[in-house]
Amino acid sequence: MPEKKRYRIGDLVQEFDATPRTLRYYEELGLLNPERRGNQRYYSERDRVRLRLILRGRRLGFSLEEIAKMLSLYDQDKTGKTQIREVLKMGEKKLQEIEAQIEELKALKAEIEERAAELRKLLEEQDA
Amino acid sequence: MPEKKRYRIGDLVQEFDATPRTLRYYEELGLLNPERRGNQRYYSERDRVRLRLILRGRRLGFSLEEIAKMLSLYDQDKTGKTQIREVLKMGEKKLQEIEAQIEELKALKAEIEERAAELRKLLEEQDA
DNA sequence: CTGGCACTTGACGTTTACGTAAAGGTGATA
DNA sequence: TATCACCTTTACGTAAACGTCAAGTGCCAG
Repeated sequence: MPEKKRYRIGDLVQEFDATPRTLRYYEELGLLNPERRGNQRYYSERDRVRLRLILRGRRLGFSLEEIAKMLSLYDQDKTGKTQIREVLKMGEKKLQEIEAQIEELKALKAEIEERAAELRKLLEEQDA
Repeated sequence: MPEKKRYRIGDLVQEFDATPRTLRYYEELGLLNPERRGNQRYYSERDRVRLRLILRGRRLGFSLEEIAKMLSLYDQDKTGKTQIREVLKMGEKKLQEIEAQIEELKALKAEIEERAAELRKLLEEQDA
């Protein structure tokens, strides 16, 4: 039996520097499924993992809808092989997008570096 | 004299797969400064370069406000050395953010690849 | 001169991703 | 038992980044 640790909303809020509203919103969208004791939310380790991926995705500019698709890789209710294969296919697509995004970031980086070099040169010339 | 080519809004819209509204909005924010002949817009090569960077930034999840800062690297009205140094400093900061983002993308990529591998294993087991 | 197409300026609408009260429930602790 | 921090739902508000009309302008081909 792996530990069945539960987290309260404030715990995750602190750990990930988020807000309660955000977590509740993600739940509303079905991205998180905390257990309820009374009317209080108790998040599982699985929720925590998903939250980490969600927030990472957000920082990288993905929409919650896109992130939802990525998370379907982690859904356990995959009944048949067809289902799994579909999810895998989508995952491959997302991976390609991510790779493309890395390339674009490198291009942006190069562009900015080049421009910075020009500016530094301009600075030196002004010293004359 | 470098060529002084001008582009109409439709040209850039086509080239970059954007909409006129988007270009006008960027102008409203001061990100683009097309010349006016009558009330028609004529974009310079410089506008075109800036537009490319803006759209690239958007695809990568940067806000227009952040992009505006990056574009300040390309503003030519930098009067003094202090100005230039400031802009350069900001550029360095942005570069660091970009590098961090690349690292996070790699992490996300690894995460998804790992999960995909698990799913493929699950598929094979079902073949038994 | 007349289509017709590309362009213009408002101005209100929309989506996403939450923020922000208001009003109240819960549970460990003094 | 009262207090206090932490939690809850409901609901309206908001910022960013455009979308989407409506109504008019500029200009070239026929």
